[in-house]
Order: sequence, then C-alpha cells, then structure tokens
Amino acid sequence: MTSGNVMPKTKTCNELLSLFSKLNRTERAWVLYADMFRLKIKSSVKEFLGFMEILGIKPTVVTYSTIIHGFCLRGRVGGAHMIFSAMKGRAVQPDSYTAFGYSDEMVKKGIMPTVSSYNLLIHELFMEARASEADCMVREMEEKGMVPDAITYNILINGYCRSGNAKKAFILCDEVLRKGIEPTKETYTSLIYVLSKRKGMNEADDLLEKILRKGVLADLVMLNALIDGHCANGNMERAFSLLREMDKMKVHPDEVTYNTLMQGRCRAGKVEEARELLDEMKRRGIKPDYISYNTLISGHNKRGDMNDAFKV
DNA sequence: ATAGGGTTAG
Repeated sequence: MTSGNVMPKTKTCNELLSLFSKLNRTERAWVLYADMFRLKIKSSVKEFLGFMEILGIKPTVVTYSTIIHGFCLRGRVGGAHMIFSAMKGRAVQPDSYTAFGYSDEMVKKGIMPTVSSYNLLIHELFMEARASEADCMVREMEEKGMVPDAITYNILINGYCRSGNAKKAFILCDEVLRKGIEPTKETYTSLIYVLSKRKGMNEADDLLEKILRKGVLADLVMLNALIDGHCANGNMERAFSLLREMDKMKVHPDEVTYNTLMQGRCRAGKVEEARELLDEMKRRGIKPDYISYNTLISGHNKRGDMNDAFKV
C-alpha cells in the first residue's frame, strides 16, 4: 500500500482494510510481512497475489481490475493489456506476470471482464491515442451483450474532443441522449472545449445556454474553456461579459480564468491592460502563478520593452 | 467493492 508513486484512494484502502479484518492474527502478520517485503522489491503485484493465494483468498474481477488500473497509472500499459487479455481467456505469453494466475485459467475461475474493466482499457487506449481500437472494444462489448454506461461514453466523448474530432463527439452525445443516459457537466465541458478550440464560438455559446436551460450548473472549468475560446478568437468583450456572468452565477474565477484573459489582452497588444488584471486578481485573493508571470513577461518581450518585462 | 471526467503559456 505504501510502495510506488500512486496514493491509494480511500475506497481502495477500505477494500484492503476489509480484507485485513477478515484475517486471523497469523494471516495479518503475513500480510504485514508482505507489505514490508513489497517495499524492497519491484514485483509487488505478483507478491500480493502470491500471498493472497497462500492465504486462500481468491482474487475476483475487481482485484484484477484494480491491478489493471494500477498498471495503467504507472504506465505499465503492456501489463494492463495482458491481464485484460487473460481475463478474456486469450492465451498470453507465459512470462513472469502469468505466474500467479494471469492466464486463461482465469476464465475457469469465472473471472470475466465487466463494463468497468472495459472502461479501464478503453480509457487506456485513448491515452495511447489508439481511438480506433477503443471503438473496437466498444463493439466487442456490445457483441457480448454488455451495455456501455455513462462512464464509457464520457471516456469516448472526452477522448474525441481532446483529439479534435468534434463531429464524432457530438454523434456520441446524441447516442447518449437517445439511450436516456444523462450527460454530466464534464461531458458538456468536453464539448464546449472542442468547439472553442475549433473556433465554433457561436455553437459553444449556444451550447452553454442550452445547458443552463436544462438546469445543469455551469462550473469553473466549463466557463474557463469558453472564455479561452473567445479570447483566442479575439472577442475580448464576450470574454469579459462571461467573467461578469461568472460573478453573477457565484462561480468564482481562478488563476486560470485570469491567465486566459491576460493572454487574450497580451495577444491584442494591450499589455498594460493585461497587467491591470494581475492587480485585479490579487485584489480578489487569487494567487498569480508562474503562468501569470510568463504571460505578462512574454507580452512585454514581444513588444521589445525589456525594462517593463523586468518590472513584472 | 474496482472504472471515467474537464480549463490557461511557450
């Protein structure tokens, strides 16, 4: 639990604790020993499964999903894919990872991928920019009679938005609505983000209005993305009117909001006005970060007034 | 029980 660079989440800890509480004293000693031991060796997952086996605790699909997640977080993508293949009963290369049950033995033990396991892998494929394979995964799920859930769709929509494929993202959003799944505010943020990046500011504004009408509360990240779109397209008036709307909606702007606005003003050659925003954010108790200063310094630099750049 | 989620510079 303590090894590695990934902090366990509360729920994970609860899981381990509940596991722990089911053990007798000797077994607890073994687990503690295992944990201590894991700090000194690399193959912690193998060890963990090994001790589980010794203790007669059978891993479930959740155990393996948790392991897949851990591998993804640590960038051990190959391992993640292999465990998933093993869950599907596909023969995997008999190497060190298969030693403790990552093999087609899993199917015999009744370990089959769930929607959650698929979601893990679909997300991983998007992180690796392997969108078409992610699509195949969804089809594979559906062929097996599994139903993609809201999380599956959020992964897909966000993935396509990040790669700039707005069309595909909107098609998926329609599909979600058709299926009666309620998109979340994060889904809409992804869509506003992609519209803003693709200069579709009218559509982005319309979408925000539609969302608000639906009763979904606008939030900071969503509005920041929209403000950035307007700044990038030189519509500073609209950007600032959104800032005022934020205040009205009691959504408190943060350093990202102000950095975005400062950048917009710098881009328009209004470095002094951008500098005023630095004071304004300080007055409002928002702490400028390194991006705030970089933005102003490079704004001055572009104009060649190095003295002012140093004053920032 | 495990899984997803967003914004700013260069």
